[in-house]
Amino acid sequence: MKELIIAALQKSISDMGINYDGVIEISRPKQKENGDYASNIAMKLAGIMHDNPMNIAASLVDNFSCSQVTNIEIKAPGFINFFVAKDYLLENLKKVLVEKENYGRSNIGNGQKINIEFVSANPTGILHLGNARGGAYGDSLARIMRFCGFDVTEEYYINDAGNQINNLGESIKARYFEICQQDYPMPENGYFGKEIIAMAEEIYAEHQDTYLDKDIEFYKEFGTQKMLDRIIADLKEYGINYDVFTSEKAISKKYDLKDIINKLSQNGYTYVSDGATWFKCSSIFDDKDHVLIKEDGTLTYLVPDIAYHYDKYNRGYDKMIDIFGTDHHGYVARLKSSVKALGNDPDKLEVKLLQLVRLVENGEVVKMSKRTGKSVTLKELIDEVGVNAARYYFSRYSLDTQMDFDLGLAKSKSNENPVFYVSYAYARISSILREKDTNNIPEKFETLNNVDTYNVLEKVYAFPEVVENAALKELPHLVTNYVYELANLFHTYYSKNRILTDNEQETMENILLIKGIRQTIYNALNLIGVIPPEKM
RNA sequence: GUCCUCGUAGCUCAGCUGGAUAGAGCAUACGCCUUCUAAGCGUACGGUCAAGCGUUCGAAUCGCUUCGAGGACACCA
Repeated sequence: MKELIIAALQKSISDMGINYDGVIEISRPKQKENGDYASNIAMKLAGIMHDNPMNIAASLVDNFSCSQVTNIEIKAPGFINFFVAKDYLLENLKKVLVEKENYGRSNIGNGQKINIEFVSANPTGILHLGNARGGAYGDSLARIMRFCGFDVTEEYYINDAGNQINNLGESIKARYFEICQQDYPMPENGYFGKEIIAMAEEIYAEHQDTYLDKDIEFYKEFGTQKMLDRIIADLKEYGINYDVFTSEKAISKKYDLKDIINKLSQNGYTYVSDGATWFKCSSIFDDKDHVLIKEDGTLTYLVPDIAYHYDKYNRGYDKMIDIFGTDHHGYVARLKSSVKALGNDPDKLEVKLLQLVRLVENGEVVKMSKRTGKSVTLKELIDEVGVNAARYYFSRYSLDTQMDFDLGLAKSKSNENPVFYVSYAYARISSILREKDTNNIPEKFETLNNVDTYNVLEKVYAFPEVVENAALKELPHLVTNYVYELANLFHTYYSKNRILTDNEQETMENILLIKGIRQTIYNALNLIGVIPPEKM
């Protein structure tokens, strides 16, 4: 419909002999009285033509012709408002009923290969609220982009080497020794979470104190594997299934990290100072240089990460999206610099920063920390409020809002989560369809003609565009907001209109209407990882 | 101190490639169940879009400044 009007406008512009190569914008006015569609083109042309927008609008309308448009109005300061026949809404309803779970699917992505890396929490603790937010965002974005024809890979990077894994091993060992009533010091940066104790207990339960002579590698290996299993299980329960797990160890095996540094050197991006080898990233995107090889000869964490991204580039993605917490924001410039320094296109790498979730308890901010074990875990969240409520909650807001999360409030208010409002619409429809159902789509709908029906059908019609927008702007919360509005229009429609009536024809058409609405709700919720219930 | 992100109703947030009268939910007050699910519908109340200046026919949206919140500035990861 939009395209038709744009094309017609285009034609009337060129018929008037105007040379305009800008974009013709058509919007949906907020106020109903301003028509179904509106254009600001006359005001845009005013600058070029040195004429009053109202005059230009009048000429455009004189030259305008489009059979679907039933009425046109010009309003100050120069808007052209179009009123269109509602048939397209009914045609679209048929489309929904035919395409079913594919309604809204498109191919705007055209098979472009996209890699989305998210969560990627170190296997030194279980997932917490921040991961719940990043996970909801990353997975929803992946679903939405896939729905739009992108070829998406969801990836998790496992930091299974380095200092933090040492600390993990040492922490487990210390706890195990403690259980065996032996002395072993907790490392300075040790992990104090419950799960660490649980792992030590697990070793004890199976081997009692016969493992006291195991070296640290055993604890590291054991801890990493156990923790990773839990992380993956939690994510799976949360509705996230990764396509690829890449481990730091594997990257270090695949590439000789010294070779990566050599490559940087060959391109002139390293130098030695104070006995250390530095990355000259300040000459690219960063504001200061960073160490690659420490004075003692060991590598910094930066090197495997550079190798990891080098590897991603080698895999040939058109675009790579990394999702980090804002606490890693300083890291972005380094990473992008390394991409460029290795001869790759840094524009293909996009880093999304999510504001961290602050945990609030009784009105006070609680510092979450993996080290101290003070946090709310993803698992606890799911157990308390359920996957649907959790996914919906974190899919509601854009990444850059600073969120406070009060678990006490979340528990007590779980019924206030809008996911129930949307689910309720779905369940209501399902309930009616259990009474009566039909699959016979008529050639033409005859009885669907009241204003509530048109309002909700307009929302249904908007779905593909919303999805497209969400995919291109990489904003899943647009879909969440959309489905809420759709449910709202359905509830309004429902409260004023009876669906099962004495009139057979009317009843059948009503059923097809609510079926189309239900399908659209389902498709939208599916994109944010929510599965609506048949009954509530 | 330098650099990022944010500041919209009492609270939580939408709206931001500039468009017409800035929107929801919660909270507050008041209506609506003899009929398909009241986890619902409706009405009212609630705003100097942090402040100021600028660009523009037109600014919550773009630019600059100030204030406020959060974060980053390691030979830790």
